Amino acid sequence: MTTRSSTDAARVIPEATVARLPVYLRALTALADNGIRTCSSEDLATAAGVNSAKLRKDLSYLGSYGTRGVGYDVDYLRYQIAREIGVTQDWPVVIVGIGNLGHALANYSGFRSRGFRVVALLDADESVVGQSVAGVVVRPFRDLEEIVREHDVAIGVIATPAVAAQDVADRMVAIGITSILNFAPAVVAVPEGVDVRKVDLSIELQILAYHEQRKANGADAAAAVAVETGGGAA
Amino acid sequence: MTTRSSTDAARVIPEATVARLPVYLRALTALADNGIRTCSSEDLATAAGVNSAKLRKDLSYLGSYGTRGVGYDVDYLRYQIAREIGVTQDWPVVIVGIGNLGHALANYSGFRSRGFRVVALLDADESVVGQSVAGVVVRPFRDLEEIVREHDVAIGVIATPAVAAQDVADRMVAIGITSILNFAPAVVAVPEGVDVRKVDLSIELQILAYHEQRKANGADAAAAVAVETGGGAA
DNA sequence: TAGATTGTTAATCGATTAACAATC
DNA sequence: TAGATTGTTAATCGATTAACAATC
Repeated sequence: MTTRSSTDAARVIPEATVARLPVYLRALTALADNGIRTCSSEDLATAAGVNSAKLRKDLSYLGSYGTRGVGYDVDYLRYQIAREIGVTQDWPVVIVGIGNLGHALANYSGFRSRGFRVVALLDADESVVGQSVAGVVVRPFRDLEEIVREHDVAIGVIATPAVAAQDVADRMVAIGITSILNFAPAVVAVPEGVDVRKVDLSIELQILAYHEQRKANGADAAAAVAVETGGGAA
Repeated sequence: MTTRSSTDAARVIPEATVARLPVYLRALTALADNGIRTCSSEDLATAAGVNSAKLRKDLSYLGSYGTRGVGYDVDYLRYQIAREIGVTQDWPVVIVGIGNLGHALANYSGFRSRGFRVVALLDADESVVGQSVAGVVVRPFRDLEEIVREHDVAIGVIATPAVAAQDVADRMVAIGITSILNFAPAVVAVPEGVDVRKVDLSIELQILAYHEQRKANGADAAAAVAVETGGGAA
């Protein structure tokens, strides 16, 4: 049985911090790959793309893993963050929906090296079943329960068309999956206790478009002011 | 020249709201597809997966597009949100890096219907150049500047390996692209005024893993307490 | 008019940041 | 010891939420 030390009970890590821990982990791995053994909060913050005050505040929720006047031991901090996230062991994952995106996900080498193991690819379409993708044979969706039980899968990835997403999520939840990463462009409803994270390509682009449009309007507005006041570039 | 009405100047839409507008837009489209002409904030909130107070607060930043006692006209609200985001016209987009993910992105039909048009696929690898993907011939990366100028591209998508991401971003910025969607598992640094959004598959999975681990620990802790106190399921 | 639902207020909550005492 | 850098404090900022007056 897993036990937690008495100090763990006090730790409540803010959600915003949790979302940045994997970013720090990746930055530390990059530093280690470059042969860097020690880094300051400033170094790591730069590598992770945040400011150093935020980084130190985030790390303070995990414990005191640095040395004042010196900085952080890269490997030690990396291990502590990996342990906190829970990726010191591999998590078995199933991917449902082996279309273009499912293919790309199945072939993504980053899963394996970052704490995940794709144990099965599933598709409801019989013409896809039996194909070999990334060295794994696609199995029929109806095998989900058997696979989840066999490998004790807790995390499911949905890469189906939007219309199928809710049905797939319902089935996953019924079988005991409690974490879902949803790539389908649809909102899926799940019961309390199940986590869903959503990745949506066109939503990300639309957020960029909004800011892009404001930049264009801002430039126009500035130009208009320049014309009105007779001003111009220096 | 684009002009803005005097009321627009007062509008500063919070970033959290901006990120949800595309979700509302998608939910409204789904309602319209189901033949629904009018909806309450409660209806739309459910479809979008948020609570109705948040939805009304978000919409209030755009203006007063509802009718008290009645609700919102689906098509009208949809148009107003699309206009606010800036997706009533198409945005030309280039995708750089036509590996597995680039293929999937090129084939993603959701771009076209949601305000984006993929005008070019680029890759630095000569063995990929010339291939036809989603009906578009892949061109060499060095053609980026020509394509950006020809189509007035403002948004670039990076789907290259991590090592190439910063170089591609630098080139995009040098040529005048001011919004970047980065799928490469690397932090890219850009100057002030350039927006970068990052989509990272393994980071999303790691966030799920963290919560999954806590669920497991929580269950263990509860079980331990049950054992200690002699308690059990009712 | 009565019922329904919006748009807004105000309170609460959570996240960010600068500054600095602690300490290596 | 002197210099460097962490871990923490406290102030600020932004986001969420419930409640309800406005009004269709």
